Amino acid sequence: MPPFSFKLQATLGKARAGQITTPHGVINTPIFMPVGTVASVKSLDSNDLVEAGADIILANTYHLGIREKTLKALQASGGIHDFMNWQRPILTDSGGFQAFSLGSKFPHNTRNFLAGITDDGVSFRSHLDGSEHFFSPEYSMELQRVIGADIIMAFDDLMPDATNLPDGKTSLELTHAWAERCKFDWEKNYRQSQYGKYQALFGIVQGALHSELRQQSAEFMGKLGVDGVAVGGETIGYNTEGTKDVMAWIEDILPREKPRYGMGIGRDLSDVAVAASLGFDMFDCVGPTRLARNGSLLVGDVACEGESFRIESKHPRGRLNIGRQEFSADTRVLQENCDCATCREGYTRAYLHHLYKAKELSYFRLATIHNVRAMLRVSNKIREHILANGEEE
RNA sequence: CCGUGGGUGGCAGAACGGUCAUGCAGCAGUCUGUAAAACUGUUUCAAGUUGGUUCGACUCCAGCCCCACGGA
Repeated sequence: MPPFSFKLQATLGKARAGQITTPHGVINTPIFMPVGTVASVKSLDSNDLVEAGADIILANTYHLGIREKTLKALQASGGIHDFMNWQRPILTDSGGFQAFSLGSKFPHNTRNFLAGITDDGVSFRSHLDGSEHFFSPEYSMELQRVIGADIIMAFDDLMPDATNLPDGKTSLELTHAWAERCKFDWEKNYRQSQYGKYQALFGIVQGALHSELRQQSAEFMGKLGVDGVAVGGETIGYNTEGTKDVMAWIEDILPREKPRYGMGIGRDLSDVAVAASLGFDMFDCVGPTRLARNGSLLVGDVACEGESFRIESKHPRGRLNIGRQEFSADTRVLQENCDCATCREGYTRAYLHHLYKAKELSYFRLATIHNVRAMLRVSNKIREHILANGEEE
């Protein structure tokens, strides 16, 4: 069996159902990937994640990389899977997003206050202690080999949507050059982690809202010779219409036989429907876990008809804000017929409201379990629908 | 009973002879490849009490009530 493979099983319109095989098991797509930045999907343990049906989770190279002791312990454990006691697939982001997200918090000196970008890489100031760190494509790859995920990401330069065409070209050239350097480094190290396991490398399509840049980038990443192609950028996962536009520009250019990863898509249930219908096989977002902690519970389900996946919910945007007064006396189960552990065990809205208002720790787990399962259930249902009604490959 | 200090919104706690304290709570909203158990907005509710001075008093004055500490 190959260490990494993608099998496209069926298509329905642009939507795809497939199967990714990795050294740590199989991923059925389309799938939502819960985010566990610091080797933890906040408030959940591995049992919770297995129970919720998570085939794969994310971790972040920047957050683990700037914690030297953590990294050493992780290394001594034989890699992230054993370190966090999660034996299913893991994907690590390269740290490229942090140059964007850390820098953009400071509009006075956008992108350069905490993050300084040169051709060689990005210098970060740690958000933990202010210490300086430098990430080059090679260093990101090295860290990702130490972490030991099944899928690793190329180090990219995420340009803001507002980037003009000349600056966009410069940024895209950087992303492409860095992707080549990542690939070179990856091959030099036999495409393996420090622990001898195969690591799939994905390239990232950038180009902001310039169709010619996006197409050029899709062409480049499609031919780079890596295992999968991701689509990133400020708009992706943030602006649904923009995400649709970008995908429409590049959809025909992306190789059919490689997995397509929409970076940052999946804030709530409707995003699952959007991501799947656009043909993304994998997508991730901090939304569901963060929304859970902040009181927004994803209550709804998907109705699949033909090529349309529609989210049905009694609540605005499919979100039930559990902190609202109206739920203080609502003794119904959070969501009728929900198959998450929280709902199956019968936890009521009134009780979850109470836990949330009282800032009880158990709230975070119960709420996160529900949101993660809701995302995965919708992903699974769409997959089943594509397999049952789509064209077999 | 004497002395001293003090009574400000649901709670905590400032300033000021005239204009928004503020925080928490409450109520609602927002969440990008996680600097997020975070952030944003916001209603009502004040001056222990009775009088007085003043154009105007939460603020100054007096009586009464209450609280804290010390003393008998």
